[in-house]
Amino acid sequence: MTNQALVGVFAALGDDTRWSILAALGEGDASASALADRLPVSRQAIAKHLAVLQQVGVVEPVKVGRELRYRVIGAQLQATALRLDTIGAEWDRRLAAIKEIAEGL
Amino acid sequence: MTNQALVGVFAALGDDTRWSILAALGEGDASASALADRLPVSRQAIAKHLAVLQQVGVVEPVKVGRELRYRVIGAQLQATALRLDTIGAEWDRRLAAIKEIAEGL
DNA sequence: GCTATCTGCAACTCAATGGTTGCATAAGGG
DNA sequence: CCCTTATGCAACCATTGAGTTGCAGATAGC
Repeated sequence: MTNQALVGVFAALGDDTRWSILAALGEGDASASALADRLPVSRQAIAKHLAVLQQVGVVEPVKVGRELRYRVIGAQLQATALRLDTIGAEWDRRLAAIKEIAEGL
Repeated sequence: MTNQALVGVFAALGDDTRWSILAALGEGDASASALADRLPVSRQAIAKHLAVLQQVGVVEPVKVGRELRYRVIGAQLQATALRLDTIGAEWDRRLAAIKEIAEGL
């Protein structure tokens, strides 16, 4: 996963409606139409959100009959989390190093 | 950290310029003015980004003389990462459970 | 104390995006 | 086979947000 892709995932996850969609998908795979029944936004709006989520690899489409359901890819969320954790740890490591230097070790 | 705050952090991290700022802060704490010298955006734009980052707790201000430097809080990044990992793991756990059911265990 | 510099506030522009409605198209199932 | 239902595409609107410039105010240091 490139850095650019990482930022893309964060941008995709930085929207309330998309989290509503993800939450709804937690109940099981669903199509844009099905999600539109449960959420207070139009099917087209949901379709756009799903396209965004799919593009960053958080969700993937599954054809079932004539409907196109979407499934959340937990592994992608975890991969993103791992990257973020590593970055955060790096910063703390640096802080600790600076502290040691400051303390004259 | 509330769910709302979590989404806020993602939104804050979903911007290239803000990552440029974070990267620059990796070289050491710096003020908006100092950052404006290194990055191709105005001081005011950077100040706005820093305000966003501060609001979600990714960065904190440190007064040094008459300048206001900013420091990255790695722990906040790690806390966010942990939340995201947990969510991702939950999804995979559910998928595994469904798979087991499907396989007639 | 003066001055240079750093911060803060306000107004403005422009592009991106979340949302809508409307229509066209495709394809499953009775 | 037809009708129902699901998806796809396009145009459009409103809001947000990233970026800018300009000016005012505070303050550290010489």
